[in-house]
Amino acid sequence: MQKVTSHKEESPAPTKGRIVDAAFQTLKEEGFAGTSARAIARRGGFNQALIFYHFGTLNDLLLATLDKSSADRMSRYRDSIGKALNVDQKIQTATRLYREDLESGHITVISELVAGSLARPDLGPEVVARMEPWIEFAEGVITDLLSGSMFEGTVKPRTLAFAVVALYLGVDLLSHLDQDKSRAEELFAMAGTFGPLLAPMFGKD
Amino acid sequence: MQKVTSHKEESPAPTKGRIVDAAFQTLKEEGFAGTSARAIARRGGFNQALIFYHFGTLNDLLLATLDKSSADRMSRYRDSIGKALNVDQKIQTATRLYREDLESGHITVISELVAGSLARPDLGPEVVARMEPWIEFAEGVITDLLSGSMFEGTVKPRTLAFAVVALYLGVDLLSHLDQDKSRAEELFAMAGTFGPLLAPMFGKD
Amino acid sequence: MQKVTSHKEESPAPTKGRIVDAAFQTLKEEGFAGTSARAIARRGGFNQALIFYHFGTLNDLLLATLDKSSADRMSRYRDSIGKALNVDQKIQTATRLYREDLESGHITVISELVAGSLARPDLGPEVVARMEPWIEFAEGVITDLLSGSMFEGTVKPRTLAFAVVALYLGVDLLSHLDQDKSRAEELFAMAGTFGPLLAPMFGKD
Amino acid sequence: MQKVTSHKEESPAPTKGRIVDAAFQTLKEEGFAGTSARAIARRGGFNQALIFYHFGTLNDLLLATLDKSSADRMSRYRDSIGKALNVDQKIQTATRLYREDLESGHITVISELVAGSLARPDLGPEVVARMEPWIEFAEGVITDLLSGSMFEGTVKPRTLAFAVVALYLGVDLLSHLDQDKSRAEELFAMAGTFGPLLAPMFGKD
DNA sequence: TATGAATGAGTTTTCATTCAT
DNA sequence: GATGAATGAAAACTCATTCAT
Repeated sequence: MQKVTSHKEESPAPTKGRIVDAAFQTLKEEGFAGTSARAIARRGGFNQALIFYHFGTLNDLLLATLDKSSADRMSRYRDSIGKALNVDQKIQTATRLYREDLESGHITVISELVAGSLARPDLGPEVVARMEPWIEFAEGVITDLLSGSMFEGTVKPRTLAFAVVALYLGVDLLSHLDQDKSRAEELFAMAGTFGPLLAPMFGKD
Repeated sequence: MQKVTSHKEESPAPTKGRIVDAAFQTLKEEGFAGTSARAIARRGGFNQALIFYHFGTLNDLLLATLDKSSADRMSRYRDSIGKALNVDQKIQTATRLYREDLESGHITVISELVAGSLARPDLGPEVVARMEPWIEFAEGVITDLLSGSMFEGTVKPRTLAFAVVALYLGVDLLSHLDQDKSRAEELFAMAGTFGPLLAPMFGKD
Repeated sequence: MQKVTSHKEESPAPTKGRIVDAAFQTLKEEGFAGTSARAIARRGGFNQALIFYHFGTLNDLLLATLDKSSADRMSRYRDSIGKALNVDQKIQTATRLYREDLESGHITVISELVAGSLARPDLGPEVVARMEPWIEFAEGVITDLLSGSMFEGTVKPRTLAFAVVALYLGVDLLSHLDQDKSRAEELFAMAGTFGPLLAPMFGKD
Repeated sequence: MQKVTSHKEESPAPTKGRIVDAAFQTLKEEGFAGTSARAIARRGGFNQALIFYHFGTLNDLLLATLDKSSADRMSRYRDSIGKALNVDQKIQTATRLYREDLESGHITVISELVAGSLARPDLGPEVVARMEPWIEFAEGVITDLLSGSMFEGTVKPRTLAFAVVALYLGVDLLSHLDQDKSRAEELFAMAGTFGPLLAPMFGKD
């Protein structure tokens, strides 16, 4: 029988997780530049040094945070997009997921990390490596969508996938920068009106 | 006879220019995080304090650098895109300009600044304001392209312009991050194959 | 048997104390303007950053130093003045205490801080707040002295207390400035000759 | 016949005077710490370097400012106090002069300089030397007042003069620090009530 | 006389990280 | 596992002063 863990006594807090959570919240609310060891520790209510004890390096904690966020989102995306059958539905789903991410902070965090690591020769390559699964995921969706359509052959799914991820990122960046979500919303709305138009070209449904 | 060229115009603020150049080079080669007052001064071979004498604030120097880079590129873009008559040609021109920018470092610098200022509440709004002209420029090109086409009415030029700039930025970011230009190249190549396909839809030429 | 003294009380914040002591010595020997974080750290033989670790701000360290000095002196003053029964004795006691303070540096430090914070909008109000207890203390002594005397009613103790503290401060300042204690000494000596003269007017003794 | 000097053409501004005025205003309005070469130059609308051209050192300008302020006040004090015939009138006059000084900023400036130079080994002795005339002036007034009174012999005029100047300074400092003039006012008011009481002891009038 | 440009040394403060306990 | 203390390096920025013109 599974024990009902009482927080204070039996499991003295799954600390690594608590630290990652604190890092996530700090990235979300204070931005990359505001995410110092001290700031994370303050938010999480633990000692600075714990970060280094558990993760060795602040960079490593940030990457672990990105990993967790990415894994969480990825499973959600896989589930939802799998159920969308045609271009139209996929656009609708993407819009919905984007809104969810904005709400939960996942998109904020990923933007902060991608942008922030631009400057850091030690972080950059690691962060970009963690973008790869997303490009692959998009590639899968696109390949699926294109198979049998008039575009098969003309369009390289991998390249288009790269563009889609880049577009997501760019939109995040700009929306974030001027704290105006409306332009992103309009973009999705416009894409929505294209869905029905494009659907026949893909010959699905 | 008195010389016509006044002192002011002959040597257009020699030092301010030198400082901006040093900042540009530092952003290009050491990234946003590496662009400290010290680093700029070291690269330019002048005293740190000179930056503050001339620009008051490091932020102001960075913005001046962005302004100059942006102005340079904008005039180049206006000239070239104006001469491209149809979608196909415009895509070709965009590709060429993108390659030029990559070479000269303009794109690196703008990416660094956009990404870097995400974290800086004092820099962010200023940087985003400096992106606006680019969105407007793209809007103009798109409006022009769409007028009379089958898409007029369906597509809001401003929204698409926003997407185009976001895509540019996202592509820059990712290319920069993993120091691999090939994916961007492929993207332009793919767009190039679309050009002739799309041209008839726009009914120009 | 378990030791009674807890860890906390046995060594009363060893480092914080060391830092305050170093600040005190620096104020005493290098003056307000010479009391930079670097100077304090050099004198105390510890790292600059330690100041900020423990006190957050240089101002806060200076105020802590003033607090400690003030508390030390105040208890000494309360004890001694309480034992002096009439005007004459109180003047004698004040003279002795003044000499002690001059020796120990307390007066130097308080002068430096009061004078130095004139210029600092962030320090000034805090320092003045710390002068208030001294005015109140003087007020108490004066009220006591005046009760039943011919001056009761004519003299407002609080106002005279303000004058006494101001005089102390002014004397400190001037003595400090030209590094000549003799004038202050003469002042006390003169006050000493007044003591017996005044005593009857107060009807004590 | 005296030429009516037109500012711009004939006398290109009595610059030393303008600089001293600017320094005075800066001391008055921004305090000692805010009185940097830059601040003075900004306020006066001239170039920083002019200060060093004319005065060699910022310290020297500050001392010149103190000299001018002191000379101005001294002549006013000599005139007015000379006309006051007895203790009572002298106290009244002192009160009036103190109010004038507070208004004009002379007292602010002298306080700032005395307090500020505490910390500066290069300024301190010079400033204190400039206080000497005031002590001498007070000494003269007191000697005059005491001659023939019951206190002659008991009180050393020089010592009392020192105390009076110190008191003035201390009152300024404290009033300045907590931006509350009322306590100084009360002190003068109290002194005023003493005037008539003391007058007979001095046997003048 | 006057000035714009330039500089070296200084300031407070923050950072990631280490270490002894 | 966990923590409080400590540190060296770096950050942006200011200062009085000098100098060539």
